Amino acid sequence: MIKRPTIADVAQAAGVSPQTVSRAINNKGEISAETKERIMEIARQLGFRPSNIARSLVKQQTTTIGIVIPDITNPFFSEIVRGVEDLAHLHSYNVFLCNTDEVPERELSSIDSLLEKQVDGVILCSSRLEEVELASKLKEFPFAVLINREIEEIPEKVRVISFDDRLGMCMAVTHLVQRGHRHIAFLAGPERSRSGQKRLSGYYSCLKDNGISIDPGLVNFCEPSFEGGLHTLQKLLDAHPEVTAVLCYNDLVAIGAIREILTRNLSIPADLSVIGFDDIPMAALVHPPLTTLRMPKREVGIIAMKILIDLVEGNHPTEYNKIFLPELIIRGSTN
Amino acid sequence: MIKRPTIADVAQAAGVSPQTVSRAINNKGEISAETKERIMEIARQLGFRPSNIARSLVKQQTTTIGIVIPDITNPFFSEIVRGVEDLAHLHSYNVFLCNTDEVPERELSSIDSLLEKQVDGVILCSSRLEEVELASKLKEFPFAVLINREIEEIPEKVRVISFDDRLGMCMAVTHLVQRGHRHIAFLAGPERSRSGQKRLSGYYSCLKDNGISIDPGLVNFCEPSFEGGLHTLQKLLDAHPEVTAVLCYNDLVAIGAIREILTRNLSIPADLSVIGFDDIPMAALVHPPLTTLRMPKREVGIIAMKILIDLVEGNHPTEYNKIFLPELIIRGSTN
DNA sequence: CTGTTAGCGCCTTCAT
DNA sequence: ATGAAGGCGCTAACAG
Repeated sequence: MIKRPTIADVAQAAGVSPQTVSRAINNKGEISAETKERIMEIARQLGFRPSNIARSLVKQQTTTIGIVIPDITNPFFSEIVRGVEDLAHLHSYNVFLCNTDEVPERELSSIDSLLEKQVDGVILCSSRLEEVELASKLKEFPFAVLINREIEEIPEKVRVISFDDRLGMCMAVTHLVQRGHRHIAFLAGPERSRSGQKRLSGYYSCLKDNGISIDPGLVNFCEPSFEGGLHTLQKLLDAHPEVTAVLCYNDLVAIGAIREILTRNLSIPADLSVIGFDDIPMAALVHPPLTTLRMPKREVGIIAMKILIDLVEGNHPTEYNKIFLPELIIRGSTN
Repeated sequence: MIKRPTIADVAQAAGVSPQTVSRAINNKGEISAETKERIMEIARQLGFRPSNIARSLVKQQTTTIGIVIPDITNPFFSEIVRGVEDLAHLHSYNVFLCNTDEVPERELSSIDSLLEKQVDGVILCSSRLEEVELASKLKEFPFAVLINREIEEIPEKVRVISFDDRLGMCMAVTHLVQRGHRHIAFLAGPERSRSGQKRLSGYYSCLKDNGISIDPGLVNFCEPSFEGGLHTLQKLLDAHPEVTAVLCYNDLVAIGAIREILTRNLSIPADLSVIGFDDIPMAALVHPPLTTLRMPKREVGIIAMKILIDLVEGNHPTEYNKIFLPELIIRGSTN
């Protein structure tokens, strides 16, 4: 490979000092328009590109951020990442992407690599780190935004963005109760999932608020997948044929539930209503189209990045520890 | 923020020279085991982290690569990216993610930012740049891998990975012909899509090989979306009721086609067979489950990254300009 | 408006 | 086995 030209090469070719070239390429005012023109032209001819690496070393700023998520193939996270990258690109930041598969070791090593790369900030989604470990890593970053993960003490340079899972669940329950449902099952996802726990608590409290007696047998934990929804509903319906509506931990579980219901030659929503969570693209395309709670995923990504940029660039972030509200999208799977 | 400790700080605390610390953290042999131990312990206490920025400036290597794709929310690309990041992480590389939305200006500015960040290499997916522009940018990277995009002259430091779209289409056509279909429609996707063109040419040549007369009216271009499939098939079926099978540009188009067919109270596959392309996760979950051509997306990502690492690290890459073959996944939408 | 000096944190090279 | 000098490409700070 041919060595890329440096600022010094341009300077020599233009017969000026390196500093003058620096001023030209950085649009600093203190330079005559014509020398600047001339230098830029020479730089172009030489194919000069400023080295962000060298610049970063001096400024101790990399215009780079990291985003850490469980899995980019999960549409929930890819939407968030898209929002993040859109705003990053608009502000000339670059984004390091790290997948963790919810494996704490991989999350830790990814975080360490971002630290060594000296990112200006990091966005952590659904972190599975323990409280102490998380707090300790957070300290090492200049700034951080947490999405979908609470911590006990929020350091000054950290912001937290979350979804109001309890409210979302309550909107779903209310929707069903208003339509006359009294036996509402809940396929609750993995038992240790934090958002699952919040949704479960919303389920219980909202049923209570509506004066509906609680039957713990109507709640089943399950894998957060199509198969998880299908198999778990199978067992649940066998044991509880009185059920007329099924709430689901996420859309994939809901789509599995739909399949199980149709397999039994029951009809949706006439015999059984189904509600999902997340509003992934698939939700609108299955048959019947799925009523679900839309989480504003891309918006969350955009806001997270906006906050991070404000933090990095020393502006006063307008947004603090935002809580996003889900929106009930009523489609064909509920009556 | 507290200034992070440098190699010099550790050196001072340990009463040795910076160089010795460097040797310790880099596992160079020329250092006694005990001083190394001692230095590492002190480094740990101080919370020292090597600066990859400074290191990159010296070595002119960043252990960073870039991947440029149209849209991370498209499951086709998120799978590829996942494969790339998995292998990158395994080899301690970090990955810059850039979305282009197929807008050449955004692709160009993303590429420029990667160049300034001095990535060790880049992976370009489905690039929409013109031949000349692409060739010119490619020259600036140390190494590059192209996925799903041909170029006329392949520079020495560039590798090309593609999918055999023609073969895939031929597998689909043959599958249908063997089952007795003679009137096979093709919802061909956007007219300017390169993979669409390859599939179309496969469609024509394979029909010909099977001695089936070609009716250009059975080919309709369409948006590569659910709605595109639905609306285009609507028009096509109105004009050509003799059709008994529908090939689709991708799975989304196929799922739209399925919806249109079911809306007409026709049954699948009894009245009409449908085949998609890509095998996105949704394909297996719709009803009926979609017969489709699986592209080994994650594997492609892994291989692309493997080749890139080999290139960067000066190994002789075992793989050259690989062509991946699709696999026909037969499910319920064909008889 | 332009140039000079120094240093960002680390590694390469050569000495000791 | 350890240390000293120099430089990677750039910009901040100061001088002129």
